Amino acid sequence: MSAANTGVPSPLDTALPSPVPSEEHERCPVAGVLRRIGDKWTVLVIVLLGQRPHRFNELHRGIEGISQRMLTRTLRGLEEDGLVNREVFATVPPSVRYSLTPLGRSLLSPLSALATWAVENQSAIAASRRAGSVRAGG
Amino acid sequence: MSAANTGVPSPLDTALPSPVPSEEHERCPVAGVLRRIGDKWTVLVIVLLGQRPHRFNELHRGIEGISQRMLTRTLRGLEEDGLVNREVFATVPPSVRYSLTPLGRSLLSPLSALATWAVENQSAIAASRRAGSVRAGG
DNA sequence: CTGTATCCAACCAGATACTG
DNA sequence: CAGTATCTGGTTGGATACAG
Repeated sequence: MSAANTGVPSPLDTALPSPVPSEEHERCPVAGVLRRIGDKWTVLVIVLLGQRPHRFNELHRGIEGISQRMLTRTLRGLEEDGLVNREVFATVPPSVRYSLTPLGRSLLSPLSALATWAVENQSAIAASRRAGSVRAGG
Repeated sequence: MSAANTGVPSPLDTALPSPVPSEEHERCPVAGVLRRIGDKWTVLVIVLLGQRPHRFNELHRGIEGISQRMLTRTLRGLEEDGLVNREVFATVPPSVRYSLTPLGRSLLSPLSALATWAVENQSAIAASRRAGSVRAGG
């Protein structure tokens, strides 16, 4: 009962100003962000980098299950959006340090809010999912 | 500068307790939520239902671009997770009313936080993306 | 009005092999 | 250590036709 129809304007309302066609997801910044961080690995990388900078193989080992290819793609995507910084050191062997940019760090707060919600309600969701029939009477 | 390594434990930390294999995304509730609402339409539906209950075709017209199939799938998924309530009225013609459950409404707050971030930073992201080269020197 | 069924294209993601 | 290239399977999403 916080962001519902209490009369207060919500930033969520920017999602649907009107049923205008839209050429992109310009109509809904939230949807854009969700699509960006809603893939399989991105949020894991962000969280890990939110703790401290990591090297490539540190991330690779830390995430467990991600392939080199997907880690690279994920990092490139984050870098392109200015959320992650990439520093190459010409050492032997070479090393690359990934860290969150200020923009990336600023995402941690809203992400944390979502994490809190997820932790508190995951059991409710799981229970509802197990109920299966999706019907009231049960 | 809020959920970073300031010493305070963050709910985001539940994402990576340790590099344990994990059979599912139990290891990271956030990732699970993001995957759920990170698809193309879910957040749009949630936002719309956050304003008020809607009928099927109201949503269909309101979202503009979604197909019947995807709207149904999206609603079914949300219903199965207990985020959306579905009420069938045996009128002529038949009508169905969709609304957010308390659980669904509780998601609006963290979603709103993310929306605020998205609105404030979408231009920065777009700029960084246009920069293209992804290099510091620029 | 509110869906379901089928078919199909595009993208995502994993395995593997190879490179500097 | 830090990637890239290629191939392939699975999933997502859209068009269309059909049904209660």
